Amino acid sequence: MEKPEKEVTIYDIAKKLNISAATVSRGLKDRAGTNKDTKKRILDAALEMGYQSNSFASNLRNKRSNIIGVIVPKLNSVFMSQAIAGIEQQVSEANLTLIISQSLEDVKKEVGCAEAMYSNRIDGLLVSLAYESKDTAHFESFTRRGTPVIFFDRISENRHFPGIHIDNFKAAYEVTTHLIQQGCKRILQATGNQLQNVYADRLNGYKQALADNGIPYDPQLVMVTGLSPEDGIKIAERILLMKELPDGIFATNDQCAVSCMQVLQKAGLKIPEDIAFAGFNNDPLTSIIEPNLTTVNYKGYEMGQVAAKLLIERLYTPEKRSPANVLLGHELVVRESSLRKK
Amino acid sequence: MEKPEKEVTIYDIAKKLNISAATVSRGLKDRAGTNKDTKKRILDAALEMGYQSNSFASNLRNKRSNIIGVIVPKLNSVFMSQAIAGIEQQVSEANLTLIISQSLEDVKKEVGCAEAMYSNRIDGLLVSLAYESKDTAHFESFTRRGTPVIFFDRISENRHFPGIHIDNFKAAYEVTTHLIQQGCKRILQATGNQLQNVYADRLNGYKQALADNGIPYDPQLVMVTGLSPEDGIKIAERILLMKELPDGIFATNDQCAVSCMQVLQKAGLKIPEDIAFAGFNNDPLTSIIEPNLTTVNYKGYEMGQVAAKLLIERLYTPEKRSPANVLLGHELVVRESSLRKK
DNA sequence: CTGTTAGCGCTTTCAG
DNA sequence: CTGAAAGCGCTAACAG
Repeated sequence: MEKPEKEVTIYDIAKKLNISAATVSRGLKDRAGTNKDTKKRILDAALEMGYQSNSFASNLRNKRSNIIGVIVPKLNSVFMSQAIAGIEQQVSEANLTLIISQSLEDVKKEVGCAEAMYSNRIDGLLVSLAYESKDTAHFESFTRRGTPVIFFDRISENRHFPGIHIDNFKAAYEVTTHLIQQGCKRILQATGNQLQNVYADRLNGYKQALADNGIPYDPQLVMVTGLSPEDGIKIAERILLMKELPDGIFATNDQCAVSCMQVLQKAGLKIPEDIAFAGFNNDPLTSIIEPNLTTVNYKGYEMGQVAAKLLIERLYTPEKRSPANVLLGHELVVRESSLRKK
Repeated sequence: MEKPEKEVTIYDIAKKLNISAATVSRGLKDRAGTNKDTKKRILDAALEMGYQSNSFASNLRNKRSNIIGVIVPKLNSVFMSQAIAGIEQQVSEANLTLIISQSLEDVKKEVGCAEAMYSNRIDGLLVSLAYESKDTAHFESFTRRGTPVIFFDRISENRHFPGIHIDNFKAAYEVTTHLIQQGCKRILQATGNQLQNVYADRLNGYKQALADNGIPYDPQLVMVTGLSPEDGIKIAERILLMKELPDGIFATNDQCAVSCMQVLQKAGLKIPEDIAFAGFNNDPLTSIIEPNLTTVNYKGYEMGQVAAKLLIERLYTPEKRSPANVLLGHELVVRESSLRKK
């Protein structure tokens, strides 16, 4: 009873209506020059017979897949799931298909994902790079074929590809300046892999703010980790062992900041009195934890939408456009964790 | 300079090596019966010429896409992003491609997603239903074609399709019983659309626990909403207007529970003394909020993996197997929000 | 072990 | 406005 029935093709429709497959093909699209009447008959028959166009055949013929690929380091992070939701929204609105894979922060896997996407003949690619991805040679093949590739958040330094990102330097500069204004003189930054633009920029913004305020930069006060909640705990433990405690902590990721802060609180430190705190991302956690965490708001959903929109635009107007980066806004969200009432 | 170069096909390789395309095709796979030597020459040439198999052509020929489709209500929820990460992990391990779309809780969009998936000739489909999806007729076409469809979390009542889920009835029964044991006598349940198995089962589990403990069921104490954080606020406002306050609140979603709890706390109520609280899902928020929220732990990543694994299994062994539901474990996580020290 | 042939389902000239 | 025919790139018989 469950035999994989024969597919309904345009030939079946053609036969039934005693017309040619070519006409059916035309009728199903809005091709110029098709009798209104036959068109209606075709559409009716298609509906009745349960016809569904075979996208392989049509893609093969058209050399166009209508598929957008996305490669991200990790699907299950607050930021990424927001970004992907934004991408999906745009892609489905444009009647395109979305294929997704994750590199799990592994460069080898990233290369594999790219190859799979290439075989799938995607029409465009959105990428947020894995931790250690410096080289972007594995995306050059797309360019050679004329397939647009756009990076977002974790972008490529290769100016050949456009990237959507926020001004991480400026955001970090603002956070650090704010902490200094609250009286902090010994600010620790917990950040991530310096191969990534986002973390390198955040470190530089921090350094610049220190310099501009006459505070010497102390490399001892920079901790580079994976920024996971577990890393936050480790960072707190290391801090508790320091001879001289910092009076401000700027963790470039909220989840890491929150777990770090909790350990320090349990150890008896008062936030923000003993140590002022700031994170990055405006994770929902930040407005639940006590005291609420100062952070940088940075809309993933919107970034996904913008990236997808730009990509889709290039799909339809492939005329050579100089690749340019797009800078999205961000905002410093000041909350109690860094506010020292004077 | 960026002309979309001609694709390299097996014919190009064949011509170069003076052999037939069929041999090249065989050589590229591990088809039985191919000269080791020619195979090596083929692989070398392919690599050198930058050949990438065209999956449309091969899919068209094979009537097999190696694509798994996923339709979920919303990509950007903690649970869903976990589940999707688990699915992706399994799918990519099996060397399949994943296409994803979201129904945004809209039945019409869900139908559209299903049609798009159908056109894309996916080999298997994973679905978590939209809020109002009762009817699953739009998935019957897959069955007719022999494409396996498996539901997860928000499953179908149609026993024709297998579903992966947890025992929502039992979990709710446990939560409610726990609240009763803590001395609650007037427990409010905030839950979601009763068309969905997950929420209907949670309500039934709650009712059963009341009955088993001799507490009369009061329909006034059941509030059905979308369970968003905003809904949590509204629920709190409605509670504050009640003549007689509940002494326990069981919200079937953590985010909703958290925002509800915050409003009540701001109104001066003590948790758990005045009102004991429990949520559902074990969202990271629950162990940040004060007091920590009692909840039900329920692993999205694992559910995604199990669903994908089962689907992939059926792909390769399409022999008729009676569809059966798979029940995954859950655990009651008791925290301070419901613990009344006696 | 390898070549020939046919065709998956669709689109698109080119003629009518 | 419609039909005939060719071909996108690959693979599975079927012969050799």
